[in-house]
Amino acid sequence: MNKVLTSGLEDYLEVISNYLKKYNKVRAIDIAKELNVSRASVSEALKRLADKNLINYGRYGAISITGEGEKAAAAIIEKHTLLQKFFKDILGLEEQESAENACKIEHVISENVLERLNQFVKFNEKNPEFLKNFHNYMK
Amino acid sequence: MNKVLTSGLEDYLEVISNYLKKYNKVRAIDIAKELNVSRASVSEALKRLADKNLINYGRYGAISITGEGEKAAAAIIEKHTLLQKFFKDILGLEEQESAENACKIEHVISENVLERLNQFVKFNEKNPEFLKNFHNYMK
DNA sequence: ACAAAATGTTAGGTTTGCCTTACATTATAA
DNA sequence: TTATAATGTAAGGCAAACCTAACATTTTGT
Repeated sequence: MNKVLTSGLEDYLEVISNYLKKYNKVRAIDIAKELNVSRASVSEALKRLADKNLINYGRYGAISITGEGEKAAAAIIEKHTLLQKFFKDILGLEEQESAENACKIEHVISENVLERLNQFVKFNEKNPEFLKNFHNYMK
Repeated sequence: MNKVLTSGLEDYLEVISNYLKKYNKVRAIDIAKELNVSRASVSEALKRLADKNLINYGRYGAISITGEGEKAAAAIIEKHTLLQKFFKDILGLEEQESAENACKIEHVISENVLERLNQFVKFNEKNPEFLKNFHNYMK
């Protein structure tokens, strides 16, 4: 059983984790709507995630996330959050566009880039002068 | 015939365009080596690219790129170049890591993010003081 | 409580992209 | 120039993701 997650499975896991945090439960149809896929596709993805021990679920059972699954989800969500922040706060893009790009890039960005980006964002928070100038320059 | 390129086909097209610019010719095996895939996979990809009128080629014929293909390739390469520059010059990452990340992100980033990133890089070139401080801060 | 609606699963397909193996063609070098 | 090496293609397979349609189960509303 291969533990490496495809972009697709990462998306499923991310949605599951976020949904559970918000509502304490998640159904296949919620995931289907969130990801714009069919219920059947969700069923298949859940099987694959369960195979990898990232979620627990059985026929018609409630979906829960395992410790391992939560760890994997947290890593993805961390990437997402940072990227979205970068696009919105540094580049000054809209919420929606920032989120969409974060959603795609989170699956392919390396740890080193992530870390540097993190430092970059932090440095800008400590030294806001430059960013102010950049945002003025763009107007 | 669908004109939208998958990440995979974008990679093939990019390699073809770059190779043609450098050497004025490109063979299936060059592409195979560059992308770490089999010659057979390249054969298939070339068929798909030709179907979409992005390249010209026939059985055992030389591969050339169409105007449309060159336009598509240029768009991808532009993204690649800018992203790589950002990772290397702004975030201060190594050449190799910058290239690898650019290679993946170029397929998913939106036009707006690209444009903003471009402005951001340009602004930094005009105002190098901030970046100097950031790079010092990271040491 | 039970029919209707909602949700979940299965079966059977499709497409993309990759592979290996075997064969076809072209290039090369003795 | 011709055998060998290099390269290109075709055939047949596989896996990931997606789909629709049909069926199973659960939930809901009266």
